[in-house]
Amino acid sequence: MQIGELASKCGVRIDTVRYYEKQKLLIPSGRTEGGYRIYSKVALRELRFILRAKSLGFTLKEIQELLTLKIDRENQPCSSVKELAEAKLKDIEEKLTELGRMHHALTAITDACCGGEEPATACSILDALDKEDS
Amino acid sequence: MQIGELASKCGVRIDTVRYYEKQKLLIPSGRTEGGYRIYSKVALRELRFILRAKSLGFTLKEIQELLTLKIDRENQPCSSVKELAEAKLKDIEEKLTELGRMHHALTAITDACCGGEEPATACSILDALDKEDS
DNA sequence: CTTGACCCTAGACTTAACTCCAGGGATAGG
DNA sequence: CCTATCCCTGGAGTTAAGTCTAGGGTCAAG
Repeated sequence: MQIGELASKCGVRIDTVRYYEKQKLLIPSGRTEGGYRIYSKVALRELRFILRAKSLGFTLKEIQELLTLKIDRENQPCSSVKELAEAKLKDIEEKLTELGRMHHALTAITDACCGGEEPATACSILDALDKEDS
Repeated sequence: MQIGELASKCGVRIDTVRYYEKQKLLIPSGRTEGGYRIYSKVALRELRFILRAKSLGFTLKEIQELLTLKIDRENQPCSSVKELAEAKLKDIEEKLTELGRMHHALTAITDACCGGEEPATACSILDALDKEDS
Protein backbone atom coordinates (compact mmCIF):
# COMPACT_ATOMS: atom_id res chain seq x y z
CA MET A 1 0.00 0.00 0.00
CA GLN A 2 1.23 3.51 -0.78
CA ILE A 3 1.16 6.49 1.47
CA GLY A 4 -2.07 7.93 0.06
CA GLU A 5 -4.05 4.80 0.77
CA LEU A 6 -2.62 4.48 4.27
CA ALA A 7 -3.39 8.11 5.04
CA SER A 8 -6.94 7.98 3.75
CA LYS A 9 -7.63 4.74 5.59
CA CYS A 10 -6.75 6.50 8.81
CA GLY A 11 -8.27 9.85 7.95
CA VAL A 12 -5.03 11.80 8.10
CA ARG A 13 -3.10 13.73 5.51
CA ILE A 14 -0.19 12.38 3.60
CA ASP A 15 1.97 15.08 5.07
CA THR A 16 1.08 13.88 8.51
CA VAL A 17 2.27 10.38 7.74
CA ARG A 18 5.55 11.75 6.44
CA TYR A 19 5.80 13.94 9.50
CA TYR A 20 5.37 10.93 11.77
CA GLU A 21 8.13 9.23 9.85
CA LYS A 22 10.41 12.19 10.43
CA GLN A 23 9.59 11.86 14.13
CA LYS A 24 10.55 8.17 13.91
CA LEU A 25 7.08 7.01 14.82
CA LEU A 26 6.19 5.17 11.65
CA ILE A 27 8.76 3.74 9.27
CA PRO A 28 7.61 2.38 5.90
CA SER A 29 8.44 -1.25 5.29
CA GLY A 30 10.21 -0.38 2.08
CA ARG A 31 10.38 1.71 -1.07
CA THR A 32 9.58 1.01 -4.70
CA GLU A 33 12.31 1.41 -7.27
CA GLY A 34 11.00 4.87 -7.94
CA GLY A 35 11.28 5.83 -4.30
CA TYR A 36 7.62 5.50 -3.30
CA ARG A 37 7.06 4.49 0.32
CA ILE A 38 5.44 1.07 0.81
CA TYR A 39 3.41 0.22 3.90
CA SER A 40 2.21 -3.13 5.17
CA LYS A 41 -0.81 -3.94 7.29
CA VAL A 42 1.46 -3.67 10.29
CA ALA A 43 2.03 -0.03 9.48
CA LEU A 44 -1.71 0.47 9.35
CA ARG A 45 -2.03 -0.92 12.86
CA GLU A 46 0.87 1.19 14.02
CA LEU A 47 -0.63 4.36 12.63
CA ARG A 48 -3.90 3.54 14.32
CA PHE A 49 -2.02 2.96 17.54
CA ILE A 50 -0.48 6.41 17.24
CA LEU A 51 -3.82 8.04 16.51
CA ARG A 52 -5.52 6.29 19.40
CA ALA A 53 -2.80 7.37 21.78
CA LYS A 54 -3.13 10.91 20.45
CA SER A 55 -6.85 10.84 21.09
CA LEU A 56 -6.09 10.00 24.72
CA GLY A 57 -3.94 13.09 25.01
CA PHE A 58 -0.45 11.71 24.51
CA THR A 59 2.00 13.90 22.66
CA LEU A 60 4.03 12.47 19.81
CA LYS A 61 7.06 12.42 22.05
CA GLU A 62 5.20 10.38 24.63
CA ILE A 63 3.89 8.11 21.92
CA GLN A 64 7.47 7.44 20.97
CA GLU A 65 8.07 6.20 24.49
CA LEU A 66 4.99 4.02 24.32
CA LEU A 67 6.18 2.56 21.05
CA THR A 68 9.62 1.91 22.46
CA LEU A 69 8.03 -0.07 25.26
CA LYS A 70 5.67 -1.83 22.90
CA ILE A 71 8.41 -2.94 20.54
CA ASP A 72 10.28 -4.52 23.40
CA ARG A 73 7.24 -5.69 25.34
CA GLU A 74 8.80 -8.94 26.48
CA ASN A 75 11.53 -7.17 28.38
CA GLN A 76 9.61 -4.20 29.70
CA PRO A 77 7.58 -4.27 32.87
CA CYS A 78 3.92 -3.40 32.84
CA SER A 79 4.71 -0.77 35.44
CA SER A 80 6.62 1.33 32.90
CA VAL A 81 3.59 1.50 30.68
CA LYS A 82 1.29 2.25 33.56
CA GLU A 83 3.56 5.04 34.74
CA LEU A 84 3.26 6.80 31.41
CA ALA A 85 -0.50 6.45 31.52
CA GLU A 86 -0.72 7.72 35.06
CA ALA A 87 1.49 10.69 34.33
CA LYS A 88 -0.78 11.56 31.46
CA LEU A 89 -3.82 11.18 33.66
CA LYS A 90 -2.26 13.63 36.06
CA ASP A 91 -1.66 16.11 33.22
CA ILE A 92 -5.24 15.80 32.19
CA GLU A 93 -6.46 16.25 35.73
CA GLU A 94 -4.43 19.40 36.13
CA LYS A 95 -5.88 20.82 32.96
CA LEU A 96 -9.35 19.86 34.07
CA THR A 97 -8.83 21.61 37.37
CA GLU A 98 -7.56 24.77 35.74
CA LEU A 99 -10.35 24.83 33.19
CA GLY A 100 -12.84 24.16 35.93
CA ARG A 101 -11.53 27.15 37.84
CA MET A 102 -11.85 29.34 34.77
CA HIS A 103 -15.30 28.07 34.08
CA HIS A 104 -16.43 28.70 37.62
CA ALA A 105 -15.06 32.23 37.75
CA LEU A 106 -16.24 33.20 34.31
CA THR A 107 -19.69 31.79 34.89
CA ALA A 108 -20.03 33.82 38.06
CA ILE A 109 -19.21 37.13 36.44
CA THR A 110 -21.12 36.33 33.27
CA ASP A 111 -24.27 35.42 35.13
CA ALA A 112 -24.11 38.74 36.93
CA CYS A 113 -24.24 40.63 33.63
CA CYS A 114 -27.58 41.80 32.33
CA GLY A 115 -26.51 41.36 28.73
CA GLY A 116 -29.02 43.90 27.60
CA GLU A 117 -28.81 46.65 25.05
CA GLU A 118 -28.11 49.31 27.63
CA PRO A 119 -24.64 50.88 27.51
CA ALA A 120 -21.88 48.91 29.18
CA THR A 121 -21.03 51.87 31.38
CA ALA A 122 -21.53 49.77 34.47
CA CYS A 123 -21.17 46.34 32.90
CA SER A 124 -20.46 43.89 35.65
CA ILE A 125 -18.13 41.81 33.49
CA LEU A 126 -15.90 44.76 32.66
CA ASP A 127 -16.07 45.84 36.28
CA ALA A 128 -15.06 42.44 37.52
CA LEU A 129 -12.02 42.46 35.26
CA ASP A 130 -11.18 46.01 36.29
CA LYS A 131 -11.67 45.70 40.01
CA GLU A 132 -9.17 47.20 42.46
CA ASP A 133 -8.62 44.19 44.66
CA SER A 134 -7.00 40.82 44.05
CA MET B 1 6.81 54.57 36.90
CA GLN B 2 9.15 52.76 34.53
CA ILE B 3 8.60 49.47 32.85
CA GLY B 4 10.54 47.44 35.41
CA GLU B 5 8.42 48.64 38.30
CA LEU B 6 5.20 48.08 36.40
CA ALA B 7 6.25 44.58 35.42
CA SER B 8 7.33 43.56 38.88
CA LYS B 9 4.17 44.97 40.45
CA CYS B 10 2.18 42.66 38.22
CA GLY B 11 4.53 39.72 38.35
CA VAL B 12 5.32 39.65 34.66
CA ARG B 13 8.52 40.17 32.74
CA ILE B 14 9.54 43.40 31.15
CA ASP B 15 9.52 41.68 27.78
CA THR B 16 5.92 40.74 28.32
CA VAL B 17 4.92 44.34 28.89
CA ARG B 18 6.70 45.38 25.72
CA TYR B 19 5.05 42.49 23.91
CA TYR B 20 1.63 43.67 25.03
CA GLU B 21 2.50 47.09 23.71
CA LYS B 22 3.40 45.61 20.35
CA GLN B 23 0.00 43.91 20.40
CA LYS B 24 -1.59 47.29 21.12
CA LEU B 25 -2.93 46.20 24.47
CA LEU B 26 -1.02 48.54 26.71
CA ILE B 27 0.39 51.85 25.55
CA PRO B 28 2.71 53.79 27.87
CA SER B 29 1.50 57.27 28.79
CA GLY B 30 4.73 58.79 27.55
CA ARG B 31 8.47 58.59 27.26
CA THR B 32 11.34 60.28 29.08
CA GLU B 33 13.76 62.38 27.08
CA GLY B 34 16.01 59.38 26.93
CA GLY B 35 13.26 57.24 25.48
CA TYR B 36 12.25 55.30 28.59
CA ARG B 37 8.60 54.28 28.73
CA ILE B 38 6.56 55.94 31.46
CA TYR B 39 3.44 54.36 32.93
CA SER B 40 0.73 55.85 35.08
CA LYS B 41 -1.52 54.17 37.63
CA VAL B 42 -4.01 53.74 34.84
CA ALA B 43 -1.56 51.51 33.00
CA LEU B 44 -1.19 49.44 36.13
CA ARG B 45 -4.95 48.89 36.22
CA GLU B 46 -4.96 48.12 32.53
CA LEU B 47 -2.22 45.55 32.85
CA ARG B 48 -4.08 43.93 35.72
CA PHE B 49 -7.20 43.90 33.58
CA ILE B 50 -5.30 42.09 30.87
CA LEU B 51 -3.86 39.56 33.28
CA ARG B 52 -7.21 38.88 34.89
CA ALA B 53 -8.81 38.34 31.51
CA LYS B 54 -5.98 36.01 30.62
CA SER B 55 -6.54 34.02 33.79
CA LEU B 56 -10.13 33.50 32.68
CA GLY B 57 -8.95 32.01 29.44
CA PHE B 58 -9.19 34.93 27.05
CA THR B 59 -6.53 35.16 24.39
CA LEU B 60 -4.70 38.41 23.80
CA LYS B 61 -6.72 38.93 20.66
CA GLU B 62 -9.94 38.56 22.59
CA ILE B 63 -8.64 40.85 25.29
CA GLN B 64 -8.13 43.45 22.61
CA GLU B 65 -11.81 43.20 21.81
CA LEU B 66 -12.69 43.50 25.47
CA LEU B 67 -10.51 46.59 25.74
CA THR B 68 -12.08 48.10 22.67
CA LEU B 69 -15.49 47.71 24.29
CA LYS B 70 -14.22 48.96 27.61
CA ILE B 71 -12.69 52.11 26.18
CA ASP B 72 -15.97 53.00 24.57
CA ARG B 73 -18.19 51.66 27.32
CA GLU B 74 -20.77 54.44 27.05
CA ASN B 75 -21.61 53.56 23.49
CA GLN B 76 -21.35 49.81 23.67
CA PRO B 77 -24.15 47.55 24.79
CA CYS B 78 -23.69 45.17 27.66
CA SER B 79 -24.75 42.41 25.30
CA SER B 80 -21.54 42.75 23.30
CA VAL B 81 -19.47 42.12 26.37
CA LYS B 82 -21.63 39.24 27.47
CA GLU B 83 -21.37 37.66 24.04
CA LEU B 84 -17.60 37.56 24.30
CA ALA B 85 -17.85 36.02 27.75
CA GLU B 86 -20.36 33.43 26.64
CA ALA B 87 -18.33 32.49 23.60
CA LYS B 88 -15.36 31.94 25.88
CA LEU B 89 -17.48 29.88 28.23
CA LYS B 90 -18.44 27.71 25.32
CA ASP B 91 -14.78 27.27 24.37
CA ILE B 92 -14.00 26.23 27.89
CA GLU B 93 -16.90 23.83 28.01
CA GLU B 94 -15.77 22.18 24.81
CA LYS B 95 -12.29 21.72 26.19
CA LEU B 96 -13.72 20.36 29.42
CA THR B 97 -15.82 17.87 27.50
CA GLU B 98 -12.89 16.70 25.43
CA LEU B 99 -10.60 16.40 28.42
CA GLY B 100 -13.33 14.59 30.31
CA ARG B 101 -13.63 12.11 27.47
CA MET B 102 -9.88 11.53 27.51
CA HIS B 103 -9.84 11.17 31.23
CA HIS B 104 -12.65 8.68 31.20
CA ALA B 105 -11.13 6.54 28.47
CA LEU B 106 -7.63 6.65 29.86
CA THR B 107 -8.79 5.87 33.37
CA ALA B 108 -10.61 2.82 32.11
CA ILE B 109 -7.64 1.32 30.36
CA THR B 110 -5.21 2.34 33.08
CA ASP B 111 -7.26 0.79 35.83
CA ALA B 112 -7.29 -2.46 33.90
CA CYS B 113 -3.49 -2.61 33.92
CA CYS B 114 -1.76 -4.56 36.65
CA GLY B 115 1.21 -2.19 36.68
CA GLY B 116 3.41 -4.88 38.08
CA GLU B 117 6.95 -5.88 37.29
CA GLU B 118 5.93 -8.69 34.99
CA PRO B 119 6.74 -8.20 31.31
CA ALA B 120 4.30 -6.07 29.33
CA THR B 121 3.76 -8.87 26.86
CA ALA B 122 0.05 -8.77 27.52
CA CYS B 123 -0.17 -5.28 28.98
CA SER B 124 -3.76 -4.19 28.77
CA ILE B 125 -2.84 -0.58 28.08
CA LEU B 126 -0.74 -1.45 25.06
CA ASP B 127 -3.42 -3.89 23.96
CA ALA B 128 -6.13 -1.27 24.23
CA LEU B 129 -4.14 1.08 22.03
CA ASP B 130 -3.40 -1.68 19.59
CA LYS B 131 -6.80 -3.26 19.34
CA GLU B 132 -8.29 -4.27 15.98
CA ASP B 133 -11.66 -2.62 16.28
CA SER B 134 -12.72 1.01 16.61
C1' DC C 1 3.80 8.49 -26.06
C1' DT C 2 0.89 11.23 -23.45
C1' DT C 3 -2.00 12.23 -19.67
C1' DG C 4 -3.50 12.32 -15.05
C1' DA C 5 -3.00 10.74 -10.66
C1' DC C 6 0.18 9.80 -7.60
C1' DC C 7 4.48 10.44 -5.27
C1' DC C 8 9.29 12.58 -3.93
C1' DT C 9 12.45 16.20 -1.31
C1' DA C 10 13.91 20.21 1.30
C1' DG C 11 12.57 23.76 3.49
C1' DA C 12 9.47 27.54 4.72
C1' DC C 13 5.26 28.75 7.09
C1' DT C 14 1.50 28.59 10.70
C1' DT C 15 -0.33 29.81 15.81
C1' DA C 16 0.18 31.85 20.54
C1' DA C 17 2.50 34.10 23.70
C1' DC C 18 6.21 34.99 24.89
C1' DT C 19 11.57 34.91 25.70
C1' DC C 20 16.09 35.88 24.53
C1' DC C 21 19.91 38.17 22.25
C1' DA C 22 23.28 41.62 20.69
C1' DG C 23 24.71 45.93 20.89
C1' DG C 24 24.05 49.96 22.68
C1' DG C 25 22.10 54.39 25.51
C1' DA C 26 20.21 56.64 30.02
C1' DT C 27 20.25 57.63 34.74
C1' DA C 28 21.40 57.87 39.62
C1' DG C 29 24.70 57.57 43.30
C1' DG C 30 29.24 58.35 45.12
C1' DC D 1 33.81 60.98 36.09
C1' DC D 2 32.78 56.15 36.98
C1' DT D 3 29.92 52.46 37.76
C1' DA D 4 25.87 49.88 38.44
C1' DT D 5 21.51 49.39 37.15
C1' DC D 6 18.14 50.35 34.32
C1' DC D 7 16.36 50.78 29.75
C1' DC D 8 16.18 50.85 24.37
C1' DT D 9 15.56 48.49 19.51
C1' DG D 10 15.13 44.98 16.03
C1' DG D 11 15.04 40.60 15.21
C1' DA D 12 15.63 35.69 16.10
C1' DG D 13 14.26 31.58 18.72
C1' DT D 14 10.91 28.60 21.31
C1' DT D 15 6.99 24.78 21.30
C1' DA D 16 3.73 21.32 19.01
C1' DA D 17 1.99 19.31 15.32
C1' DG D 18 1.40 19.79 11.39
C1' DT D 19 0.59 22.24 6.56
C1' DC D 20 2.13 24.11 2.37
C1' DT D 21 5.16 25.14 -1.56
C1' DA D 22 8.15 24.66 -5.49
C1' DG D 23 9.95 21.91 -8.58
C1' DG D 24 10.28 17.72 -10.04
C1' DG D 25 9.90 12.23 -10.74
C1' DT D 26 6.83 7.68 -11.24
C1' DC D 27 3.33 4.86 -12.80
C1' DA D 28 -0.67 2.90 -15.14
C1' DA D 29 -4.06 3.39 -18.66
C1' DG D 30 -5.25 4.31 -23.29
